[in-house]
Amino acid sequence: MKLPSTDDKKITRKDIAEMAGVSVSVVSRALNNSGYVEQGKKQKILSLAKQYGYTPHPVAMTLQQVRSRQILFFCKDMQNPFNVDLYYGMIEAAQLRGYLVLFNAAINFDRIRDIMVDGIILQNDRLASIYAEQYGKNYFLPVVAASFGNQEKNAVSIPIVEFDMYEACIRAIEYLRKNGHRNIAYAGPYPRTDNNARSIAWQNTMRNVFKDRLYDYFYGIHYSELGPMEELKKFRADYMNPFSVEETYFEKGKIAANLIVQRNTDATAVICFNDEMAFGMIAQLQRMGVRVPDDISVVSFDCTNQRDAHYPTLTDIGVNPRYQGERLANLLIDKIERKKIAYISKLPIKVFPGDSVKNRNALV
Amino acid sequence: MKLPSTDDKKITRKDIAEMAGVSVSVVSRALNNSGYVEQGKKQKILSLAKQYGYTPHPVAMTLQQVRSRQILFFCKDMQNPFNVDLYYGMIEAAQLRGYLVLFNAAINFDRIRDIMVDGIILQNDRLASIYAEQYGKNYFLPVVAASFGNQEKNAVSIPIVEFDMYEACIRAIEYLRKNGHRNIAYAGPYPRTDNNARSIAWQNTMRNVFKDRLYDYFYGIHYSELGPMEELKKFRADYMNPFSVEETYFEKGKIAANLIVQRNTDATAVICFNDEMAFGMIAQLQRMGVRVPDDISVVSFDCTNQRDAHYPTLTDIGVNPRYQGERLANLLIDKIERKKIAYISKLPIKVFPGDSVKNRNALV
DNA sequence: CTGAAAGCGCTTACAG
DNA sequence: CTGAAAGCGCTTACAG
Repeated sequence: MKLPSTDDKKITRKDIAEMAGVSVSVVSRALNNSGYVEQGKKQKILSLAKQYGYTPHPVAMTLQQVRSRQILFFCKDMQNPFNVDLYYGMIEAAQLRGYLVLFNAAINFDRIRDIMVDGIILQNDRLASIYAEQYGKNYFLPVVAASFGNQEKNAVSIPIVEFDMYEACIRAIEYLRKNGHRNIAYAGPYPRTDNNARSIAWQNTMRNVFKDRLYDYFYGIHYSELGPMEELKKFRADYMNPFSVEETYFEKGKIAANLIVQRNTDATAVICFNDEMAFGMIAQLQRMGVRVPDDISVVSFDCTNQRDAHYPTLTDIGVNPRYQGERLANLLIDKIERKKIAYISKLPIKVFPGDSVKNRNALV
Repeated sequence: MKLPSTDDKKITRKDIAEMAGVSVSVVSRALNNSGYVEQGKKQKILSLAKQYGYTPHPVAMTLQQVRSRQILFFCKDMQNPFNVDLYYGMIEAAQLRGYLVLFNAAINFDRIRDIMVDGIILQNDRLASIYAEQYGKNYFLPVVAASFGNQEKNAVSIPIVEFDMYEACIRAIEYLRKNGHRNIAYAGPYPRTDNNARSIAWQNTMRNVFKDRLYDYFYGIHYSELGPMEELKKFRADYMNPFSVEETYFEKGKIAANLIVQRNTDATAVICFNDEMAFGMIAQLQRMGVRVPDDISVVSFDCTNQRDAHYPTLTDIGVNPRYQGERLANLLIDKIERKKIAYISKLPIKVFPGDSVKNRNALV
């Protein structure tokens, strides 16, 4: 007997029907366990299917049934452990509802509509806004997005599950103040002209403390040497397209560390954009002999699974990213299944204490 | 005019044909830019398509064309930065050949055949072996796998791109010896009875040095207190199913660090299973006041993108994971497109020096 | 209990 | 240059 190989054609219900001497309808009913089939025939069909290693053709089934029970997480940065956590949260929630979560990190949106899924989860506000702009007119595929509290004009309103970074940053400042810190700096990967909620919250709050020296304490990584207008122009050119730049937060953390040392800051604490950037920053500070938290305290956002694979363990302000992932998956599946949904839901924000903040109250 | 909404049916080529007063064939030709269509009609069709935001139905196209030009990377552990790097390598290579790489980390294989792709890349030897066992009989979907030099009986021979960890471990020992180390320990996540190439290479090489004290220097994390036979039995029960255990290499690294301190080792260096485990181990050693590399040197495998987001920067023996990813994608696409392929290809292994190894030769 | 038929949305060779 | 027809692999209501 010739064994099947890659060169053979895949076996179909029609082939089995011929071998069993019945019609495809009967084969379908037998295989799907639906409708009537004579016992003997059913046995025969099942054993033929097994013998020839029949597997259904998912594309045909999807076309026929209109649903694939698969959803997509579109997110270009899987280096960031926060996104990995989001993804695992989605997988778990979706599995409970019979859905599979595919992931794609392609360089751009070009082929996102080619992926055969019932709906899409976008990783952030900006992607949501671009997606809406690009596809808003033919908006049939259900879409939801993770949000981080950044202002983006969405042509069409995409439902979001929000981790409000403005509030989180306020909480970070409060936490540091409670621990006796007054001069609190900020390190982020974007220029101060960006509409990032974290950066805006810090500027709004710390302007009172630093006055016109505010930006001496702002470690915005891009183009920090340019004036604000120039900075904005350059920024738009290469950043507004979120596909153009690969996010290397580690690198940006290193640059922030270098700036901190160069400027010989009198800040006792830095709020860092996210865990990934904080890891890069702390490692680089340590390389230069700066001790965390003894010389400078660090707080960051996200609370990723990698917090305690670093020393010292980061103090984080965050949500549980897995929970955000679960919420997103359920929101999307609800939308797909035409259930009632809330367009905006906010996640509770918590402080996750680590070892990267020094309590200065103890210092008499 | 009523705007389209999620509740409307998606517009099809048939709808456009009706509006334009032509047949679907003409619409197809116009949209696909193939065959003859009268200029005026073509214009009309294109503008109708635009107006109504027509997008082709990917499922129907795939069914008709037999190819989706999408491939799948199946890998359950995206926490491991090595796999993330593999994935990015695949994306780049695939993009050049017009393919999209989807990713899935589902809990098991159950629905892997439902995903509508032209082929699958499996993340390691064991997955390859299980996949072959489970689906070997109906082997129509092209499959390739990343290999790490571990012995697994593959019922059907799946083409591999290999990072030979046996050789890598020998290289690690050589490197450490060149740097004046003699007592070289090993820390891995699996018991010594596992067929892991790294562990076997270390045992084969270091047995001469440690003699019957060999296992005092083996920080195999599972069941280390059990005898080898008991260990093997328990191990099989919960590990042989690679879906049953979530790989928490960070945690295992922590446990290894605790064992190192507990046993008060006289090893001057540890070879660690992979970067992720090394990160967890080093952080924990630092928490307990052990200095790396001053008190103990560390070498690991993989060479992931996160090496220098930690202090000290890891010394790695590795391949370029992005390159391995590229090779895998190209291998799979070659197979899909029925080109000639090599069933086994080995990657060149290199030493990537960091700051985690002390040169003891300098110590007179 | 069974099978012919229509249909999911698309493509493409072929007769006009 | 055009359109009816067959087909990709499956499902399901319906007449027997």
